[in-house]
Order: sequence, then structure tokens, then C-alpha cells
Amino acid sequence: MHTSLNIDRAHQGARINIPTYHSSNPCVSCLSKAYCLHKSIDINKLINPANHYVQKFKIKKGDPIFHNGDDHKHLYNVRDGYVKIEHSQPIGQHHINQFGMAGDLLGLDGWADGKHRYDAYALSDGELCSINVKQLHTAMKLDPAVTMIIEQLMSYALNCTQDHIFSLSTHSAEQKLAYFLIEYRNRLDHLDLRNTTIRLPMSREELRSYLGMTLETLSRSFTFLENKGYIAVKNKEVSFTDLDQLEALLEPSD
Amino acid sequence: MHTSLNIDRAHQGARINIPTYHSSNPCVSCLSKAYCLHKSIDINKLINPANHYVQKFKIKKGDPIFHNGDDHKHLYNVRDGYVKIEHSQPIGQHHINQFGMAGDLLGLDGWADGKHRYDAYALSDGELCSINVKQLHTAMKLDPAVTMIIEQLMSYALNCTQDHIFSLSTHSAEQKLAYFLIEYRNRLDHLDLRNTTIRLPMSREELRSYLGMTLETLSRSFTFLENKGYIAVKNKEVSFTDLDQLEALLEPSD
DNA sequence: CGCGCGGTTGATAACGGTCAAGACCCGTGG
DNA sequence: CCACGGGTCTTGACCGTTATCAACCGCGCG
Repeated sequence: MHTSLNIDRAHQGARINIPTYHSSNPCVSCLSKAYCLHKSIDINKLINPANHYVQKFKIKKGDPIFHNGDDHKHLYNVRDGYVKIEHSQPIGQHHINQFGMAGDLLGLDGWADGKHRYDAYALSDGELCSINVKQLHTAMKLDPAVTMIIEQLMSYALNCTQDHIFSLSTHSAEQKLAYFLIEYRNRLDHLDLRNTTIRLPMSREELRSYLGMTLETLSRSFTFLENKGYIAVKNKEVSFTDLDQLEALLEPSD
Repeated sequence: MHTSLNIDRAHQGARINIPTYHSSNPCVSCLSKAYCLHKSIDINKLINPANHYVQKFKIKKGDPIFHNGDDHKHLYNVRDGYVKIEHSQPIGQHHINQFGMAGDLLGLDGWADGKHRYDAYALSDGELCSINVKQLHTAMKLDPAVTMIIEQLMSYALNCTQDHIFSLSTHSAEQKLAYFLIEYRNRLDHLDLRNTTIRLPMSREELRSYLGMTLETLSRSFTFLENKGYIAVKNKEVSFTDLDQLEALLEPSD
């Protein structure tokens, strides 16, 4: 089935298990390393002091991470928790264009002209790694593998947004929700957080914004999928009761 | 694997005609240089033989440039003419996610996993520069400025797709068209092709796909904008008769 | 307990999709 | 040069999906 293949392939970045070492470098003992931009870099290189450009810190639900207009001094890698990336409109309107989870790289929007275009907020408590852009450039010179990873991650990010565009421009409301749920679940799968029940970290309002529909239509789409028996919804908990049928919804109608 | 300076033609089957390699660097005499990824690189560095990774070639309307599944061996910079980037669906359906014009860099989709995800075709006769990715990497090591440019262009591309997402998820059909026309005109402006009348290189069907609506709705949106007096439409020629009002359409309703 | 907030459900209207027909454009060939 | 034909584009009538407006539910909290 094509559409699901699409989803799967979009998230096929080969994720490698890297054995743990011990050092003062936060990356060396990082449990999320396998999902980070350092995933395929020789771990020994990270012990090099020149590569100490990563700093980890905790975030609490609601904390801002960066703002539109801020200087683009860091990239951020999510270690734990969930974040949203949104575009603030003048009249108090927001449009969310990304939900980030462990392993996602944030802040690529600022690289074009040195300023962030979007706002990022924590949707839950969590932990981030900030990556100093200047020092990252130094590391890129020292180790071409870092450059490769960054390129790949940016290309990957580009492909994800293209998938989003595809969904927005071709799917119905119910299909958009189904597509989102499947894709979201797949991303969790890759983090070994697979479960038949997932908990959505975002409110209906935030999801509405991401999917480009109204609150009411989103709510009706949830109940539609629930009545069909494809999912079970309890507030922010979603159980996948018939994944095959849910995916079948996305097949081009005959 | 390509280590020679000659442009390889390892695409499957006959693709595009790449002429034999000239001794002089095509960038040095390139008229489109100002819109290219080399725009802020010292031109003298381009004369360095190690930087001879660019090959220009002509394309004719309808020519494929790359295909989904192709190895990602080149990036392409548009010198002249117009191209479309589309995603082919199994059942003969296409979804266009980008229209490229002079100065646009194509093929970033393949960097994530080494294979192109999309198809690119010429919408008009034109001229492209193919940039060998391997040799580009060499150039990036030699000159960090190249790395910076690539990063910036990828970040810029990301931001453009985010703008597209924003339009798709918040605008009405007429607003989507207005937004597209304004943005398209702005891009032409940057190429010093400013004119009150522009000629769209794509068919209604192609534009329909890009904007995520039906042919009929697109057509009606054109006539809506025309009846309002904001534009004048004659086939693919569009004149901007009241740009201010057209832009006012995009302001959040009062 | 009552209030506020997030979420759901219902009735109605508007927008956009669908189906069908007609107009226009343009290349081809008489 | 015009007539023809096929594809592209536009217009019209109708219908389905989604937005809008409004009421209601359930839960947490002061």
C-alpha cells in the first residue's frame, strides 16, 4: 500500500545502537545518542575537547526554547520530551508546523539568514541538547562526517515537510488525522516507544493548527475514526485498535 | 563512484543531454551567478581545478531531470527556464510540491538517504548546472564558505516549504492563488524579471496540484480575482492591476 | 459549589468538489 | 486560408465536506 510505504520510508534513517562509554562529554553517556545527529559519528571523536560544543539542559512544559527573531546561535536536539515549532501571526494567531520528539533536530529555520523565523516551546517536561552553531562549524571542518549528518538531517527535515504538504493538499480531514496518527506512531516506534496506546502531548487546539482544520472538525474526525473502530480515544490517549483499516483510509479511493 | 571531473551520466536510461566538458569553468562566465549557490564565493576560487564540479547543459520543455529512486549524484542549479518537482503516486496521480526558476537549487530531497524521492521535469526550455555531489563535498572541505552556502540554501528551502504549508493550511482557495501569484512575482522580481505582466510556465492542472484544489476551483479563483479587478488573466499571462488589494486579501479577516 | 477551560456534539451555512457542458486555444491538414 | 479536432480552460448546477455558531459535557480548581 503506497501511502504507508511513504510514511515508513520517510522515517527509515538507519538508527544505530552505539555502545556506551564514560566521559565528561554529555554525548558519551547519552541514552538518546542513537537518535541524535551524532548517531553515526565515531564516539571516540566526541571525547576530543574540540568537540565539546554540546550542552544539555532540562525544559519544563511551556518553556520557550527560541523565538522568532532570535539570533541563530544554537541548534537543539531533543533528548526527551516533546516540543512544538510554531509561527506566530500578528493578531495572536499561531500556526504549528512541527511537533518534535526525542532525536529531532530543531532550529534549522534560522540558518538561512542567521535569525530564527519560528517559536519553539516545550509541550512537556524534557531535556534538550543545545549545539553551538559556531563550534558545530568547527567540528564540521575537523570531521566531514558531521557535515554529512547535518546535510542528511536537513534533507530529511525537508522531506518530512513535503510529506506534510502532501497530506494537507490531498487528504480529507479524517485522512489528515489518520495520516498524522500513523506517522506519529511510527516516529515513536523508532524511539522504541512502541505501544498500542499512545499519549498525545499536544492539545486539540495545537493539533488543529498543525492539521489545518477547525477544532470541531478535528473532534469529529476523532469520533469518526473511533466509531469506525480503528482507534479508541480517551482524551489524549489514543489506542490503535485496527491499524490496517486506519492505513487503508489513506489509499487513493478506487 | 565518480572521481573524475567529468560529469557522469550514470542515471538509468537516457535522461538529459550533457554536452562534453569544456576547459573553462562555466561559473566564471555565468550570467546567473548572482542567483546561484556560488553567489557569495570568491570567484577566483572557482577557477581552481579542484572546483570544476559544475557542468551546465540545456533542457527542453518536458525533459526529465531526475526521477524518484535515482541515485543522488547531482544537485541542479537552474540557470534559465522553469521546472517542476513532483511526487508520483502509483495510480497516475502527481503532486507538485515545487516550481523552480533561475537560481533555485534542485535535488536536495535525495541527500537524506542517497536516493531522490521526487521527479523533476522541465516546464520550459532552459539551462541547468549539474553539481556533482561528491565533488561538492570535496569543495566543502576546501572552502568552508561552500558549506555555509549549502546550509543556508537548505535552510531557505525549508523555510519556503513551511510558507507553503502555512498557505495550504490557513488560506481559502482564492487566498492560496493570491498568495502564490504574489510570491511567484516576488521571486521573479529578485531575478530582475519584474513586470506588471507575468507568464506562468505551468498549466492549470499543474498549478491545481501545487495549490491543493480542483481545476474548477482554481479556474473560479482566477475569475474571482479578475472580477475583483486585482488581476487580469489571459490564458497563462497574468497582469497585476491592483497589487495592494491582492495583498490585502491575505490579511487576517477583521 | 460554581466557574473556567478543554473538548464534544448539533444545526446551519458556505465553501469547495463533482459532474456535465460549453468555450477557447492551437496545431494539423485539407 | 479556413475547417476540423483534441486538449485545455471556463462556466453552470448540484451536492458533500468542512466552517461557523451555539449549546452542552466533564473535569480541575479556587
